Amino acid sequence: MKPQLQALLEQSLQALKQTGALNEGHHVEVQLTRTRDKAHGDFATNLAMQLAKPMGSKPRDVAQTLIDHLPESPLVDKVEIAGPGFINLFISETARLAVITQVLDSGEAYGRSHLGEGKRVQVEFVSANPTGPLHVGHGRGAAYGAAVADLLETVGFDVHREYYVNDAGRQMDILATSVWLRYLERCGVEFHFPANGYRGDYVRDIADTLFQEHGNDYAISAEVLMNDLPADEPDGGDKEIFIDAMVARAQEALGENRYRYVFELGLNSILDDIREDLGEFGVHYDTWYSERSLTEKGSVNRALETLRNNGQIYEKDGALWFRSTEYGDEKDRVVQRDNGQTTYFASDIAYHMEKFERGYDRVIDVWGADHHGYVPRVKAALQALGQDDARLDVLLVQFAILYRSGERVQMSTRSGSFVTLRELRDEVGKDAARFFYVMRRCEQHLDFDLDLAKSESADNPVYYIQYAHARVCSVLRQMQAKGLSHDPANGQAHLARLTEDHEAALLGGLAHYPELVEAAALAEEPHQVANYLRDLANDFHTYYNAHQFLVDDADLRDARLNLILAVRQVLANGLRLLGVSAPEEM
RNA sequence: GCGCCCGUAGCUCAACUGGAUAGAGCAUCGGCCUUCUAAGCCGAGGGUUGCAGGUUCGAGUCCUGCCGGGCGCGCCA
Repeated sequence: MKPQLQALLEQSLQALKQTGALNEGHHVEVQLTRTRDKAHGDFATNLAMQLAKPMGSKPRDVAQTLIDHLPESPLVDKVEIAGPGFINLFISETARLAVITQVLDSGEAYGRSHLGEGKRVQVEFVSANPTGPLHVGHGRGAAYGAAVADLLETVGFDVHREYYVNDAGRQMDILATSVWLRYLERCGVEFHFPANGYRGDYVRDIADTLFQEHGNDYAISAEVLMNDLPADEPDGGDKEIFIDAMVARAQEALGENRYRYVFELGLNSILDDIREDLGEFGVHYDTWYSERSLTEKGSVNRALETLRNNGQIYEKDGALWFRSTEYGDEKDRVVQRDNGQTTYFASDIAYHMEKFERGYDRVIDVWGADHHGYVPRVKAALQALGQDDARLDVLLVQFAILYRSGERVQMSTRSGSFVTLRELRDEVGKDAARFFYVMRRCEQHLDFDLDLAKSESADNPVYYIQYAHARVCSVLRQMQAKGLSHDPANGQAHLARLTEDHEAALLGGLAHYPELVEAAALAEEPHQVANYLRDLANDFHTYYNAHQFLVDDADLRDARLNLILAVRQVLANGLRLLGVSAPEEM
């Protein structure tokens, strides 16, 4: 609907240019919006106000000229000038009713478009370190990233979903060492577990697997284990120094192959868990991209080499630094430590270089908001590599704060007292979790009310929306129980019987859906879909309560059934976008 | 201290990215069950959009300065 109307206004604009009233070269975007107030018609444009200055006349006069040149169209009933110079368009009844047929004919495809022109977009999200299970913080990134990816796909982008696996680096060594130490405990070796080791139960589970596979083969005595190690934190030492020494001890005691085996066991166990967790959350990826592979195929060195050749690398205090300040960063950043190891940032440079080399038109990173300080340096690196950093969009997701019985649920990652995504799913279910996570704008802190998410009441927006869908199904069941049937063709022939205000509201809502999906996709704001669905569900419930659908008059009945089937379809399409199921009964 | 994000109804949030009289849901108050699901509906009250300037036909939205909250500021990942 909206594109056709926009085209009409474009034609009027062209006519103005031909008459010379408007300069031929003057470019103006036709902004057409749905009105809030029905007295202002269905759509309004501010075109006349935009043109008043360049045309040197009053907005309302410009509006009249535009209307004079507006082509006749069966879509439009009436055009009015209002307020300071708005042009209000009133849609014809036929055009208004046509949406039902469009929805029913298009089915699942209603709301899809070719706006993206098949442009390739990569969306990288979650990318949590595989050092433990996902927690509720990751859940928001997962739900949000998945919804953004689905939205972009729906409007015609070629979307590639990717998870960046941090399978290299110190944290992974600490994990492998933690697994091995738990394994030693299992073998009966007695010692104090490092203050900075990973303490979660899942580490013990992996250690048990190691024990089942290899018995005592990987064990050493406590004396050998602790020989010459520095003091750990509880003994007045430094926990960081201690854990590094412990990692070195594990590597020397196990030797390369066996250390690698433990390392892989830990990595794969956790990665499998994350994959399963996200899969059950309805979040799927095209690629799980290994950080280690970047080093192995020489991409990290190649990226650093390129930067060096561009004169953007220098040496200081034994380390290699990237001149990110040349590109607006606050300070220069180390890419290679004095011990020869490249930093996490170096991998990130290489990773983003590869993303761009893979030829995406757009690259989207979904990060936790606590990483916002890294945006300038990554963009700086891309610029220094000669890439257009505007192609990279970093979306920052704020924290989710859980509330139970009105109390904030306290969480601490290190002590292991955090709520996992899996626990959250078990408690409130996939649908509620997916929906609640994307209810708010991503840069907004999210208060996640567990009690509300669990409640089977209309206060819970997920239930409210799902119930609207189920209710349509219920009406169809009632229809059969009453021995009635539905004739869609007859309904279509009598759509003009839909004259109630409630019906008009629903028609408007249905027609709005494709525009909403486009807006939500372009703004990367799935919460718009969530709000829309609640409104549509509300309009439906209101309608349901005000009018009987299964009336005796077959023409009216068929028409109403067509309408509510269209509503059901749009509810289902919207819910699917958010990864929420559309149940047939509740 | 510096940087980024956020301040909208009692609470949680919207506001089609600069449009017309700032809207929903909770909560509060008043009504509604012999009906396709009351797991619901109808109605009412509630606002100096943190404060002060500025930009223009027009500002919750843009710019500046304050005030308050969150996050970040490692040769960690």
